[in-house]
Amino acid sequence: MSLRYALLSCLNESPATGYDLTQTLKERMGNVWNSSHQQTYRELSKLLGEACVTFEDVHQSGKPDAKVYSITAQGKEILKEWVNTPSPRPKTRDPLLLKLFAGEFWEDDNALEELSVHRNHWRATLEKYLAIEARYFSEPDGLPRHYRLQYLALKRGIQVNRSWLSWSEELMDVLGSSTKPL
Amino acid sequence: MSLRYALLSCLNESPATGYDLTQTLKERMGNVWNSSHQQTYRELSKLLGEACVTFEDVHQSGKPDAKVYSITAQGKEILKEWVNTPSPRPKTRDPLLLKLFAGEFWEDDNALEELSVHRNHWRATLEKYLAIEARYFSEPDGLPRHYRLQYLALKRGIQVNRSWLSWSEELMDVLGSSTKPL
DNA sequence: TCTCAATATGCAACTATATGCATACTAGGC
DNA sequence: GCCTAGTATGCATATAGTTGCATATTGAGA
Repeated sequence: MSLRYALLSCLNESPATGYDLTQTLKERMGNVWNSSHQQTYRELSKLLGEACVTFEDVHQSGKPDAKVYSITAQGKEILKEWVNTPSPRPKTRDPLLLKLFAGEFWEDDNALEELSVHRNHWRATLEKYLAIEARYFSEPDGLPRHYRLQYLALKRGIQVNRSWLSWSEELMDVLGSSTKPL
Repeated sequence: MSLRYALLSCLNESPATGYDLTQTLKERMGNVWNSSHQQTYRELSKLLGEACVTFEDVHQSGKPDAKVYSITAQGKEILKEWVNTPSPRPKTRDPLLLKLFAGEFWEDDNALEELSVHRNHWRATLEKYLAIEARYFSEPDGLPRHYRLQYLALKRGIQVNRSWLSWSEELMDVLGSSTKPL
């Protein structure tokens, strides 16, 4: 149950609405923690009940009212406690890899089509992260610890997407080699 | 809900008990699909109800009775259907990366200690996979498609663990650099 | 004017997964 | 003779996450 800590980490950087938080988790922190807006709002209510966040109603012209949430001292406290407690590694569950174990039933056409969708996704994500890197981390040497750590999370995202892309090329070769000769 | 397809894929290779299946998911398929034994047994009951598997009671001397499950034609049918239907990519949720976003609160000592546990895990897993590779895939050229696909799943596991190890070295440098000067 | 997309919020029901507990048998070490 | 580890099975409860639905405002475009 780390969603709450993801939200608190974001709020620790700056106040935000539930909507903002959902966007951040999907975009900048896409390779770190994901949640739907429904989950985000539910968790925010809980955090509010535990006095880990507060909110302020903000009237906006041109948009419906927004609840802007901020982290409280109590929130920082439980975030700090969580960060300094070891977390178990998440268990891998990947349907794509699983399909390789039932590869006997997987038809090349379907496999290649599915792969191409995934590859587009990996390519787009990689480019997104590279753009963030170019924009914010072009000179990483002088960065304070705080940002160097965030940069490492980004680098991990870059590494992961690159490795999926190169791995999937190998997979395409295997899938292609049985159809090509025909 | 791909657990059932993980179980069916295993049973498609050979009949097995719930215990065997749990072991396989933890070991050989550790980087593909994980489940607890409780989950495995529950899913097996469901699959039994849907006639996707059958079982045979096997009396063993020296061990309690075992239910050895096998896949049915019906089971192969739904497995085939699933394999040929595109799956969405799983959403990333990684507490370790999340901690980097709250890095301000993370004390170097705690961070390095947690990392060292993870690194031992990655090293052990990598060696396990390399051993499987050496044993079963030392000559990958002549392999039939079926095994080449399984080999790719293994290669992915090797790649992932290697990249965690190299990535975490960078993280250790960042964490170490603030304590070293003292 | 009507519809669509984006912003902004949230409930309810359902599914999936995790956690804690429970049982039973055997081999082997102390 | 007792305890532990490994094999083998399973239920009950709790938590986390998904999916479907619902609402409201505004600006832009057809």
